[in-house]
Amino acid sequence: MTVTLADVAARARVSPATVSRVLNGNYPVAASTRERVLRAVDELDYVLNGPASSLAAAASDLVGILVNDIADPFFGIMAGAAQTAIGDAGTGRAGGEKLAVVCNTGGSPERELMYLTLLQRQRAAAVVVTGGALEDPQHIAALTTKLTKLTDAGTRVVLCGRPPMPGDAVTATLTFDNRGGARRLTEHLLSLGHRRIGYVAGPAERTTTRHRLEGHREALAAAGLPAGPDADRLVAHGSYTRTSGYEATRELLSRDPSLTAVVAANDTVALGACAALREAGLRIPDDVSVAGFDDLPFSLDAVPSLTTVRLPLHEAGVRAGRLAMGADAPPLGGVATIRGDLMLRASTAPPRA
Amino acid sequence: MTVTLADVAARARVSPATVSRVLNGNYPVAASTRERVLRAVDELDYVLNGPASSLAAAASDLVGILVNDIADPFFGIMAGAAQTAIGDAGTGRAGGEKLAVVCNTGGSPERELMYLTLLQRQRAAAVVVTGGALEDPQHIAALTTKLTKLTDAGTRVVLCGRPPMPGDAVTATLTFDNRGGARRLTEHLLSLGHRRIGYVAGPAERTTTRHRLEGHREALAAAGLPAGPDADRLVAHGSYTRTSGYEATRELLSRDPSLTAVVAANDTVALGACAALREAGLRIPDDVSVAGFDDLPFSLDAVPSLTTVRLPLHEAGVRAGRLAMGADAPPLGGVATIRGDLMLRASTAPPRA
DNA sequence: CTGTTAGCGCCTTCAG
DNA sequence: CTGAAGGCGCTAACAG
Repeated sequence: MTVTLADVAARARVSPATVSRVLNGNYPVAASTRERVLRAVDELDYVLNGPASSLAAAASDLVGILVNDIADPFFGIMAGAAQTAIGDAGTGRAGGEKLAVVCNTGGSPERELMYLTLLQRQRAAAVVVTGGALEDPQHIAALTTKLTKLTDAGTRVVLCGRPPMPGDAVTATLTFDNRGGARRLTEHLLSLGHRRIGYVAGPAERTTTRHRLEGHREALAAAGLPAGPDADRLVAHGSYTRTSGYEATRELLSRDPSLTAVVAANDTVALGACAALREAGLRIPDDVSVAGFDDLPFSLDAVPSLTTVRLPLHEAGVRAGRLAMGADAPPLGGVATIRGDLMLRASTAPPRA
Repeated sequence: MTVTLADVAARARVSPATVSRVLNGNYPVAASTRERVLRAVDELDYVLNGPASSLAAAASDLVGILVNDIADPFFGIMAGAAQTAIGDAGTGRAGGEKLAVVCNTGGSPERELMYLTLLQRQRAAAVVVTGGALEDPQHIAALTTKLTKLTDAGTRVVLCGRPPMPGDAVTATLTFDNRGGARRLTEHLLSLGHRRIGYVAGPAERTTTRHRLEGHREALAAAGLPAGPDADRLVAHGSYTRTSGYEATRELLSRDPSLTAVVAANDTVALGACAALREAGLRIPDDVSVAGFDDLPFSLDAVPSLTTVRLPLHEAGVRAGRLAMGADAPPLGGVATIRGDLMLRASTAPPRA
């Protein structure tokens, strides 16, 4: 029923081995022979059997990209960029293409491990893991073990927008300077004269959350503002969603109505914060300044446009994709840190006199 | 070096076939034997060889989800929902899991076909194709052929948020009522008293664009407004991006400064339209009303909140996922039409007197 | 319930 | 440059 390589060989009057060689293009074949084979392929409408091919070659052309939330453009942009970089690299021959696929973990550690196992099962050529990591030691251990096994099996493992991992579980790491970005953002607010700054943090157990919060606190400390429980009253945790930003901001407002600025865990959360402030009758930035993080496309369109820290998500994704393909060499030491740029826009201003 | 099923069999002192049976769970095995095998699997840290398994079984557990733009939440939401539905259905046994992966075509017909070929190569269990289709007859023909081949090979093919295809190239189709939604939206504007309504359309060659525009025109015609070149002056085409909405709106404004409303191809475009209007010193909705389509999460947070047509993207994605798994039966006739709900919010109001 | 026996379709030495 | 042969690791009838 289904056409096999042998059928093509018969039609082209060559051996199966020859067909295989022209299909993979990694072995000299006479032009006329190639021609004949290609024609037979076309006439028979032959499609390579991936599993058989992967089994025999002990390798596959599958590349997995893991994301925490596919509906969040933060991940969508990185994943899309990586996928493009991977797909484009395989230009030319029929065999050169890689199947770059994205897997949505939904932030669940179990699903993260499950996908990695599935990818391992498929003998994936590479895996790109994006986004902040969970800080649970048990999960980190399990993840390290799993990634080490993948690496040992010859799968390239690239971390993108994620903190480095100990040991050599990983081929290359691109990590965002969340701490530094957050610090500069809060410094900006301080320089405008703000002193009572609320902070809407992300989920407590994620590295991204912790690093950004630490950067914020560093800036406060450097400005000589008091730390401790009193300052902690101005920090509220939630998830990376608009709703969470809304609720956390209401909470902060109730704890301290004299707030003059709110820094959000990311742009999406910042949008929720804006909604809560507006609802409370406060104007942005006249009454309260707001800042986000990431610089997602909509931040520019927010009203007022959002001051934020720009992360080069697209560039990072492309770079991760190239690393995954083995097209680029890993950075020295295996880790490259990517800085965020402060984008000063209309949502921040000096506090009321 | 790498652990195989035979190694596990040896350690558990059973035959390879038995190991295979407990792993796949689709055959009776004595509890004690199963126990022993599972222990051996654990001790040896065995991972099934996917390609070998797929080859022998002539089937794989890969499910592909094709999207036009992974960075657009419109697709992210559907894809995430589908992926969840697919992943969750495989709960329980070790073998039940499906590898649901999303493939980003970037709207390119070549990449769409390429991914389908790759998926065909992998003998994918199912394919979900999301989003509007290109109207190019040549591409439609190629696509139909390819999908028919997939279907014939036993791959379930589900269309989600896409118009039906002729013949039985496809297992099931979930299509959005773009035309009806657009008609109701424009009717709403008309009922408010608007008569000079600009329309910022999407890319001309996409079905989504055409259907929404047709709905808009139906409403105008029903209200007795003139059609023809004069009315066409109020329509501008662009891509589904914020920038495009911005530019097209400026263009419309220059063609007719007396516009009292702008309907956008989707919410993202509407955001760009708002920016252009504000920049022109026009207030929304006081001077000009604006409406979008899709009801993406940010629409609620826009200022003013956006009147739009709500498409149940999540529900559609879940349903598509279940159809792809074969968990649900296809709708009668193979096609289900999904309606959009009008969301009346703050961006629309009666025109100035 | 469990073992034995054949391949699944392709790649890859090894000869020629 | 091309052909022949063996096996990749697993599953699916068959027997028992």
